[in-house]
Amino acid sequence: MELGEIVNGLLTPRERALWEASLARHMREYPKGADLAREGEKPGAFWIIISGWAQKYKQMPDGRRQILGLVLPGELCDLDLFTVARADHSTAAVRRLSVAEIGRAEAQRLFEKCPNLSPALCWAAMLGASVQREWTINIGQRNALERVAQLLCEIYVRQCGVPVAGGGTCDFLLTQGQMAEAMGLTQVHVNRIVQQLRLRCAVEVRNMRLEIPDFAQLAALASFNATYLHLGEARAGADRARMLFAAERDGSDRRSDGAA
Amino acid sequence: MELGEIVNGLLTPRERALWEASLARHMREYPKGADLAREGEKPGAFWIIISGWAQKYKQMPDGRRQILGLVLPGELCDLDLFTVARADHSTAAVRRLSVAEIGRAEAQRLFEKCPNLSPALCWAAMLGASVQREWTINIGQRNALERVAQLLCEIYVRQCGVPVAGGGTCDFLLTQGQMAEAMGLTQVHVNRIVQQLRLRCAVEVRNMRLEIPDFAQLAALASFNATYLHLGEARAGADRARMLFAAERDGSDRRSDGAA
DNA sequence: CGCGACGTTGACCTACCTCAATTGGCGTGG
DNA sequence: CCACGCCAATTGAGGTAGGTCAACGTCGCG
Repeated sequence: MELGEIVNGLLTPRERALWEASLARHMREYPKGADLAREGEKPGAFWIIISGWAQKYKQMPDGRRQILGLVLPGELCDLDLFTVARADHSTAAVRRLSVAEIGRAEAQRLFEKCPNLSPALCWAAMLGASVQREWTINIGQRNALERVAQLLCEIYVRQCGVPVAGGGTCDFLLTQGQMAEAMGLTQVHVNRIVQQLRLRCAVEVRNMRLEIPDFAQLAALASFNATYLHLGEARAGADRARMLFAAERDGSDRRSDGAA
Repeated sequence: MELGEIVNGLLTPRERALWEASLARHMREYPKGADLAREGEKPGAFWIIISGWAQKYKQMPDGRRQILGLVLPGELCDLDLFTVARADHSTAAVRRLSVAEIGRAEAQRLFEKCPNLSPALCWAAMLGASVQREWTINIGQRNALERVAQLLCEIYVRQCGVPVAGGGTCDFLLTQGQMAEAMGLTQVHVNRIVQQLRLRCAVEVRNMRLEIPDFAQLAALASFNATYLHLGEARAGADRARMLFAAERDGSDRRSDGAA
């Protein structure tokens, strides 16, 4: 997430060129609803979202489905699947989606050539975990009105930042049914809440666009606090993450790969 | 998480000695309810739980509180707080808690001396994120009975693994009130559910112990699927995480630390 | 112009919440 | 050894947020 900022700020010009060339070489399109990765399968890639939204989700045996998180353009998706034997969740296209798909071999090459890339991606993964935690409290503690308001705030801020005053508009690619799956509500109830928000805050969610005339008012309704998005911390955060990569490199103490 | 397995399996004997000496030098106790880290503050350490349980939680301005996750003995807590400027959640002792508290300076030293440590801790962080996702679907989609059953299954499996047949007993340090905060329910309702589980599965939660005579039955009630715990994958997962640390070390392309 | 996807509405229902009182276990001090 | 106080578990009565079911409206697109 915030990968644009990270790439521009953290990679050297040479790394950045390698990175962007790699993305360009691995573009891929998915139609609405198509799975990028499926729970239980062996994961073989991570993705950078170019346009459209992706959704991480889990499904129960009886069909109940929970959207765990959304991945917006410019963000990183599912780096964690790289470390596990079998994916613990699925990832799908919310609508038509265009991504750069970085497989294992390509990832290996990039990490070798771009020493500043790993900390940047680590930061993105940490950020994803933080958002996941906020979703947990959102679903666990907020009522339906607060939940929907919170979702709208988050989506807006992740795309446009916190407005200094007033509000604005941004993309919003979810149907009310998908919003329901994301917030643990029903489609019918989300519909009623959206109508309430229209009346109370003049918020409009229509035609794949979200319009928030008064952001502060909506944020108050949701008790929205943007701290968990760690806005503007990407460069510093990735720099701090670099501590993990500070190992002495004499090689004497290094276990060989692939040991099990 | 599963740090015992990781430490034994992944670190060289020399690293392991350094690691364990470091833990021993940084032991610390917290009384019941005490905060290890507080939301909004600058985090300065991570922890290895020695005995007792820790809880990660978030609180809303009006006092509603959600437990985001539990950290059990032998597990890693809050490595992610190392990368952010200000903590996005709090961490507290569930009951009397004894931990090793590794501050920034000590962490830096360890990472430098133990090249195999970072991938291991990365794996632990990934695992934490996976558990967080399961909690999200748990709260979002399961009803109260399934939720409580799922929690009991998870706690049991994280301590004892999946029983081949029958069941067993393990520690369980939460009060019903804390269980409620963890699952987005009320204490009263948790109490009623626990009673149902006693009747239907002969499950007992009492005196800080959990007793599950028939694990399969309880797991069925919850649609519990242990995949998300990635049992037994610790060594292989950490080995895969090592890919992130594969950068060429000629130094020419390395950004200096602390740039902002 | 007809189909499919999404949004909207109404009537009714129930899982879970709220409030409030009571019980039981346990540690502590007298 | 008992009495008190605290904390957790338990119980009951009544309320409500949100679910369920089913129909209808609307818009875009082939």
